Amino acid sequence: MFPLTRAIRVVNPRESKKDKPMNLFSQIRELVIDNLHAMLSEGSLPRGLSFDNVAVEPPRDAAHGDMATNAAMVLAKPAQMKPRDIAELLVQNLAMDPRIESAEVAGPGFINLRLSETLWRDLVKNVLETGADFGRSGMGQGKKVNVEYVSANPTGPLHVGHTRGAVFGDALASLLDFAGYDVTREYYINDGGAQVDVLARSVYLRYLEAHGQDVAFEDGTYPGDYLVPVGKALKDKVGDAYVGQDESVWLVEIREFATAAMMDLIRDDLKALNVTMDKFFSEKSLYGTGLIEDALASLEAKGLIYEGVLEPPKGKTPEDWEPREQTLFKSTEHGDDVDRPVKKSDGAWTYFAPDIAYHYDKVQRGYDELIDIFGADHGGYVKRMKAAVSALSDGQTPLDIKLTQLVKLWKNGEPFKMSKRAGNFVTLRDVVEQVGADVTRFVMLTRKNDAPLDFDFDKVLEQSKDNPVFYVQYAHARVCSALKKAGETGAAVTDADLAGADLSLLSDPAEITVAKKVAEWPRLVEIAGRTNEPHRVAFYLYELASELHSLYHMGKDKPELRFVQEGNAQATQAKIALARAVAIVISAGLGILGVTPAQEMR
RNA sequence: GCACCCAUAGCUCAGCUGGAUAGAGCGCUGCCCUCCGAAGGCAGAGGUCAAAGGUUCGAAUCCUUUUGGGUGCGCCA
Repeated sequence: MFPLTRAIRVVNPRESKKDKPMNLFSQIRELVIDNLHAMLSEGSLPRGLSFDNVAVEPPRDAAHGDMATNAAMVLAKPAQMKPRDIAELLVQNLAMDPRIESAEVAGPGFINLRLSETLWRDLVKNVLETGADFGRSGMGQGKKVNVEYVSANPTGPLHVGHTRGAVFGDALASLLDFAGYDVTREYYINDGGAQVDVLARSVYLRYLEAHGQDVAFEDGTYPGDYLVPVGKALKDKVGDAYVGQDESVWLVEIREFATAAMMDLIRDDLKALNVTMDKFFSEKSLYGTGLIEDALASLEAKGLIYEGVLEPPKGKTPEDWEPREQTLFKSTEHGDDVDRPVKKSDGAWTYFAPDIAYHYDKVQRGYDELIDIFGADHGGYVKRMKAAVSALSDGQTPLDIKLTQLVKLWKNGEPFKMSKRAGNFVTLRDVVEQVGADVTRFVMLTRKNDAPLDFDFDKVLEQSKDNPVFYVQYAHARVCSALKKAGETGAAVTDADLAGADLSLLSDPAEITVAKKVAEWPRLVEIAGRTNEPHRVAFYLYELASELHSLYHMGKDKPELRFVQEGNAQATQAKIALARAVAIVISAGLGILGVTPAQEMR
C-alpha cells in the first residue's frame, strides 16, 4: 500500500504510529515528500532524486501563508525541469489533502501552503493533552551525549565567567535531553597541576594565620578571603602539627584537604544556580593509574607520537626561546596547525596529556557525541582537542566545542568589578545573591554564546518590556491569573477540561496567530538542539510572550477576544485553552533554561 | 607573523543545514488609559547586512581577498 521508497523516510521513534507527530512542520514535510514519491512512481519526476534538501518552513511574510516549501526549486536542477512545472504538479497533489486549505505557486517556484484552521485548533488540544512534554523530540534518537562544562580549577569560588559557562552548559544539556538525547553532565576537576600546589601553600598561610601568625601573601599565592575558613578548618583538624614544618611534610595532605574544600565550595556555588552535575571527573585520577599511558599508547599505535623539535611561532618568537626535543602529538594529521607537546623536557606530562586521556576515557565510555564548553580565552585549544578526539576515536566521535564569551558587569551605570569575597573578581555568588538564580540564568542566555554579554544589575531587575526576563515571566503569570479568574466564573479549567473544550470557538485570526506561534515550538527545539544553541529558546519565548500579551491587549477594543467571557463558560474555556497552551510552552521552555515560571508578579 | 571568533537600524542584538520586501527591544515621531492587570498598547520613520570579488535559480548566511575589533600561540593549567 505504501511505495517502497517510503522506507527511506526518517522515522521519529517518539512519534508512535497512532499518534500524530506533534511537529506540524515535519508532518507537512512528510506530506510533501510522500507526494514527491508518488510523482516519482507515476513517472512525472525522473528517478534517482534526493529529497534531502526539501524543506518546509514558516514563510517570513505571513501573507505568504502558513508554510512554504522549496521543493520545486531544489529539485529543478537535478530533475532537469523548470521549477514552476514541478510546482504546478505538486500543488495539484497537495491540494487533495484535507489538511491543506490552499496551495499555490509563488515567486520563482515556492509553494505556499495555507493550512486548515482545524489543524491549529487540534494543535492547541494536543498541547493541553501532552502538557510539559509537548515539543519533546525524538531527533536525538537516544544517542549518548556528554556535555562537559564549568570544569573550573578547584582553587576558589566560581566567578562570573564560570557562571555563563555553567548556565549555558546546563541549558544545553536540558535542551538536548528534550530533543531526545541521552545526556550526561560532566565536570572535569583540574586537580592534577601546579595550581593545586599553589592552593595548598595559600591554605598553609591561612593555617598559620589561624594560629595567630602574621603572614604575607606574595605573588603566586591566592589571597582571597575564601581560604580563611579553610585554614581554620585545617587547624581544627590537625592542630599545630604543620606549624614550622617543611613543605615536604604537609604539601600532599593539605592539597587533598584544600581541594576537597574548594570542590565543596564549587558544588555549593553550582547548587545556588540550580546546576547539578551527573559526574565529576578528577584529573588526578588519571595519574599513576596508567590511563594517560594508555591514551598515549593508543595514539602511538596510530603513528601519531614522535620525538621532535617545534619551530618557534613566526613573527613572535618568545625571548627565552630555545629549541628542545619533546614528545609530540602529530595533531596536524587531524586538522591542527602545529603538532603539540605531550611531555615537558623534564619528562613530566604537559597539561595536554591528561586532557587527551580524559577525552580518551569519554570516547571509551561509548558516547556518540562529545560537547566541551570552554571560556573564550581557551579558544586556542579547540583545534588540538578536536584533533585528539578525532585521532582517539578514528573520526567516529564528533566533538563540538562551544566557547562562551566574556560577561561585562554593570552597576549604577558603571563597570562593576570588585568583590568583597574574592578580592579581584566578581563571584557567581555575588551575582546570584543580588538578582537570584532565575534572572541570572535567563539573562545569561539572552545572547549567543560566542557574543560578549553585558549584564546590568539594575536593568535585569527592571519590570518593563525591555527586560525579557520580566516580559516572559509576566506572560506566564498573566495566564495563571486569567485561569484563576476563569475558574471563579464557574468555567472548568483543568487541562483535561480545556482539552475537551469546543475549540471551534477560537476563530479570530488573532487567536489563530497565537496558535501558530505555539506550533513553532517543536521545530524550534530541533533547530536549537541541532545547532547546540539554547539561546534560541530564550528568544522564542520572548516572541511567544509577545504574542500572548498582544492578544491580551486586543481584548481592550474587541471584548470577544478577552480570555474570560463573563457568563459564557464555553467561550471562556476555548480562550483559556489557548492561553494555557502558551503557558505550557513557556513553562517547558523556561524549564529547559532552568528558570522557574512565575505564578504571579509582585 | 599565524589560527580562531566577531562586524546587521542612532544604540543593544536576533536572523532557521542558502530562500520571497532583512527582524526585535531601546531611542525618535504620532495616536490611545470610564476597557479581563496601562509595572503600558497601536502605528510610523529609520538598513549599500564592514568593503570587493566568486559559487547559484537565489547569499546577511557558503568560498577568496581587504579593512576594522576580540582571543590565543613550545617546559601555565
